[in-house]
This record gives sequence, structure tokens and C-alpha cells, in this order.
Amino acid sequence: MATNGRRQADRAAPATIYDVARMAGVSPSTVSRALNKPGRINASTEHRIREIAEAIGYRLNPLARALPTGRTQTLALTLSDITNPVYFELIRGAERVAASRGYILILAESQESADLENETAQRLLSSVDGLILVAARLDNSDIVELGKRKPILTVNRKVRGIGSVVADVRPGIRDALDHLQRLGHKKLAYIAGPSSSWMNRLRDRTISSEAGDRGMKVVTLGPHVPTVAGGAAALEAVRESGATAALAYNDLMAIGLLKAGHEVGMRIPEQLSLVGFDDIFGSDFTSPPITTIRTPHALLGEQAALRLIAELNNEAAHRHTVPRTEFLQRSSTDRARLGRF
Amino acid sequence: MATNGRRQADRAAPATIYDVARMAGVSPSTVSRALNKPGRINASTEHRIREIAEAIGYRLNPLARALPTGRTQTLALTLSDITNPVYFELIRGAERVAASRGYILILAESQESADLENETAQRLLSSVDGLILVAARLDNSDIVELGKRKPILTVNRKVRGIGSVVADVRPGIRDALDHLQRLGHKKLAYIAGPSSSWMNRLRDRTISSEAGDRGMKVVTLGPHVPTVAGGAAALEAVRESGATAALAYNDLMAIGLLKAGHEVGMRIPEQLSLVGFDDIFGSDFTSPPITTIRTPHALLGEQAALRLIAELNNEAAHRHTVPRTEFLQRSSTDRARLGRF
DNA sequence: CGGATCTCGGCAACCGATTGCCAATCTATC
DNA sequence: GATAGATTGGCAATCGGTTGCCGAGATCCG
Repeated sequence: MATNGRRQADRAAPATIYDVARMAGVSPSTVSRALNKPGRINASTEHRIREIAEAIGYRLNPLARALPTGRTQTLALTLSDITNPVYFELIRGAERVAASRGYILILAESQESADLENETAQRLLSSVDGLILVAARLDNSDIVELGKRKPILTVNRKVRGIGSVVADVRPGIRDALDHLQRLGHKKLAYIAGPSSSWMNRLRDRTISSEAGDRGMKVVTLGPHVPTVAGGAAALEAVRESGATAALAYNDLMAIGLLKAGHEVGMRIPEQLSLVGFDDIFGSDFTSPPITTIRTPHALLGEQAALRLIAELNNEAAHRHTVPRTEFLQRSSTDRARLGRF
Repeated sequence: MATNGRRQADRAAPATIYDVARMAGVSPSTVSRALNKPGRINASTEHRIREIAEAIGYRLNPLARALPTGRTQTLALTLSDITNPVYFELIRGAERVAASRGYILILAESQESADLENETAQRLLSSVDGLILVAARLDNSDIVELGKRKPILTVNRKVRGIGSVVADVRPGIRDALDHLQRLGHKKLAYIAGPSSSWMNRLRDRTISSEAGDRGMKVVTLGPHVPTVAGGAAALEAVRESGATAALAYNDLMAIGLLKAGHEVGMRIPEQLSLVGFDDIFGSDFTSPPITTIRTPHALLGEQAALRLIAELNNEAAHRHTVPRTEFLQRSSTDRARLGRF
């Protein structure tokens, strides 16, 4: 029978520093220092305390520590859609770095809703040391507001006064456009993602500007939801646009367009060249495999975690290199067709 | 300038119930009760307190509450590999349910290592109310041990005395084997996943038993790592086995086998019928799309979270239906070829 | 040898809630 | 009008650590 009513009857209460202190014949504060202020305590005492702690299976209670120190050793990462394959490597990168530095990573999903994102972030904020906002749908002012409460960092979005990790989209876009130009394409369509997406606007602008430099025309179609279904929905508009090549906001949409096109008998790349974005899992085993502009997501996740943790510990900011996108030629692009299809 | 040295100089200390109490002219305990024991306090007092709390932006500090109550409103979910697409829907299902019931979900990855999994689980255990182990690689005894500290639940694994949510693999396997039998297949290969995987053993056994009932032969190949690369590695063994149809432990491996086969000119399904497992994202846009045995992962995640939360709150166990697998015929299966390839 | 400095460990306050217990007041009942 | 009972709110302990401050004893140094 548990002595403490709030515990489940059959679960043993974990050992505390008070238990260790009693067994070692010292005060709890001595145990605390022995365990995490190396050198502060006589070496032999420290050793004895460590042995006893080990023997009775003492484990620090992170919550109890967090209360007075305000440090939870936890990071939160919010994103619009957990199941979007774009984020897998990013999540893993952040998780690995966090774990290696002794931090726990909490994931939260905003389901493409700014309100939900804000609410979630607010709720989590008091339980974490810092927050990574991936592809935030929030207003700038909300983000700034969050930044006043805890250190935060945005990925693939820039907000004045807030640290960010953003992939440089230009190198990949340049190479993609050079590639399309060599293939004779003159008129392109950009299939836009959500209008609330900062990254969507960046890709849109960069494509337009780079295409302009090359004397190519770009028409922006959308916005569309950034999913397979959203890409499929764009098919008709792409046909009507008269473009010979389409760049989708992301691979998910490119895949959707590819499937939808396939169903109505459109041949890709013969009738339409298609370029995706991100190089997600699966984009290489469609048929044809999708030519895409790769985003180094694992690197983004790692850098985000690394920089946030550095900030938390007041470490000197790492000299940080901007991750670059990279053009990946596969088989969904080919020479521009001549007539309409 | 902050009065409290441990806070970042430029971040305001969040409001506490003490602040609210002072402004309302009541004691902190009254504030606490006003906010979460509706009716315990005079209605007008409660109303006044709520208004003040709202006005100064008071937010409960979950850590402070967790310390005396032992309840963190947090669930942890451990899995072997975050980026395995198999888990996406499962994670989302669990996250949705958790969020809707006011729980936070923490994700932890064990990278296919039992030791790391155990360590992670141990570390997290004091910060969470309960733990969901997905495809645990741990020993039964370790799992039982964890269960003594906190409520835990396993997914796709059964351990005596521990609650579990496991998909029934038999319906899908039956339909798959019936399908293969109709196509004239008599000798099958099962491409095994990790030997430490309980689910792998279940699939292996069930396939063997059901195939036996139908007078079909099965040879088990492996174990192999449950990834695209692992599937590719199995190609040679499949050829040598003389089987006319192969069932892979999961879709990832089926995809790997498909790609590897494609590279050496093997035609699927003409020369080899291929059946995957799980219906992961992407398994329908390979060419040919992979015939697979679908596992209802979202449902598994939802049920796991639901049941664990019910246990935490001592609610009556939900009448719980076992999620069933389902055969999904696509195009990677065809009539058995006659000669060797 | 005496004073300054170091080393080591304990005391007690604190973080921000929750909650058992108690007391004061109000209400109801006979 | 007395008393039982309900209502309302406060006191103080508690959860498990951390840390500023203090003092006893050891060590150092001129």
C-alpha cells in the first residue's frame, strides 16, 4: 500500500536526493552539489554519494529542477503538419542534436491553422526552454510576442529581430531554370502553396526574378493546399496557362500533379516538364522520378537546434553557414514541346 | 532590469497565481480553486478572479502543478525510427487524441537500439504521465520494469501484464494469400524484418500458418534491416529461393526490392509478384504501385492514446475493437510465372 | 605563531502551484 | 432563537530539487 495517496497503489515512489542524503549521512544540498557541481564537494564524499545514488537507482526529477531554475532542458518544435514528409529529416536532425545535448524535443502540430499554432505555442512555452517554429503560419507580431517570453527561432521564415534558419533557395532555382532554359522552355508556371507561407512567397519571388533575368515568363497559379490533392487540383490551371514547364511549391504537389496528369493521359515529361521542391521521401520512385530542388532538411533541423541551444547557454553564436538548395535532375523534365497539348 | 537573476534580462516574468491573488485581494489558494474547482468558490469571487487572471494574461505553469500532483499532462511515445513513414499516421493519430484531451505528446527515437530505447524511456519517465512504446525492441523484462514506474502501453507488441494495441494481421494476410493462390502461386518467400521485432515474428508465423492451410510453401529470408536498403539487399536471396511471389515485412523493403529488381532488369509483377505491408505514404506511386496489406496506423495511434489516457484517469476501459489489416490489391502482383527467371 | 584564505558542508528560502484542515459566516430548520 | 449544516476562504504543508549565505575547521604564508 502506498503511503502517498496521489500515487498509483502499485507503483514505487522514485528515489529522491533526500533518500540519498539520509543514506549518506549528509544534507540534501550536499547531494545536489555532489551530483552536479563537480569539485564543489570533497572528492571522497562526492564519490560516496554517487555510489549510493547509483545503488538505489536515483534519478533526477527534471520537473523539480525546472521549478527553481526555470530550465526544463526541453525544446519544442511546431510545424504545420507532422505527416508531411518534408519534415521528417528536419525533425530527425533537430531531435538528434537535442538528444545529444541532453535536451528533450516536443513536437506540436498546428494543422495549417495560425490560431491553433499560436495557442499551442503559448501552452507549451512555459514548459520549454526554447521554441523552434517551422514554417510558421503566424503573424510577425505574434512571433515577436512569443519571442518576448522565451528564446525562439524560426525555420524557413524570417522575422525581424528573431533568429532564423532559412535555406538559400536561389542556387537550386538557378540551376533548375538554367536546365529548363537549355531544354527550350520559355513559359513557366509556378504552382503556389499557401499564401500564408513565407517560404512560398520566397520561392515565388525568387523564381520570378531569376526567370526574368533569363528572359523566361512565369505565371503564378494558386494558392493551393500544399498536398498531393492540392497538386492534383492545379492540373487544369496548368494546362490552361500554356506553360511548357511547371514548378510546384513542393514535391507533394508535384506528385499530385503527376498522378492527376497520368489519369487524364497527359505524358510527363513529354508534354509538360515538372520540377518539384524539397526532394521528399518518395519523390524518386514516382514514374518518372521527379526532378526537384533539394532542400537540406536534416541540416536545417540540426542548425536550428544547435543555434537555439547555443543561445540558451549564452554560447558564442556558431559561425553559421547558410544551407543551400541543390538542383536534382531526374526524369520529369525534358525538351519543351512545341504545340499545345 | 529583471529582479530575478536567473531570468534573461529582457524577458518578463510570467504572471503567477500570487499576482492574481494580490490584485484580487484574496489568497493564492482561492485563486487556484477559482480556476480549477468550479463551484468551490463564491460565483462572484470566482468571476472576479477569472477576469483579473485574463486581464494580466495569467497562464498556469504546468511544471509547478506537476510537482505536487505528480501529473504532467504529458505522454511520451517512443519508436525505433521517427522518419519511417510507417509511423506518420500513427504519430498523428496519437497526437490528435492527446491534444484533444489536453495532453502534450513527446516523441523519442530509439534508432533501432534496445539500449538507447531503454535509456530514453527511463529518462523521460519522470516527466510524463504515461508511455506508449511503439514497436519496442526492448526485452519483455525491461518493459515490465518500466510498467512498474508508470502506466505504459505497447503498440504492435504484446507483453504479459502490459496493455497493448495490436493490429490483427490475419485478415489482410488471408486475403493476400487467397489472391496469390488464385494467381497460381505455390511457393512464397517472406522477406523478414529485424529479428527483435515482435511484429516481424507475428507476420512471419501468420503467413506460414495461413499458407500452410492453403497448401502453399513459404521460405523465410533474412532477417534484414526494415528499410529500402534492406529490401534491396534481399533481392539475390529472393531470386535464389525459387519463389514466384514475395511478401516483404514492410513496404519500405518492398520498395527497395522493387527498385533493386528494376535495376537488374527484373520485371515486376511479370517475373515476381510482390506484396508489401502497411500501405505507407508513397507505396501507391511506385511503378507498379505496390500491392500491400494495409495497417490502420492512425487508428492504432488513436487507440493507444485513448486507452492510456483512460487508464491514467481510471476511466472504465473503452470497449475496444481490434484494428484489422486489410488487403489492398494494386499492381505488383500477377499470375505466377512458370520457369525460373 | 597569528591572521588571511580556502575548503567543505549545512541551513533555509525559493520556484508555483495544490490541497487537507480549519474557522468564520451564512442559511435552514424546528 | 438555538443549533446543525453548508458555504466560503485562508493557513500552511508539500512536491524535489537549487543556491546564497554562513560558519567551522584546515591550510597557507609572512
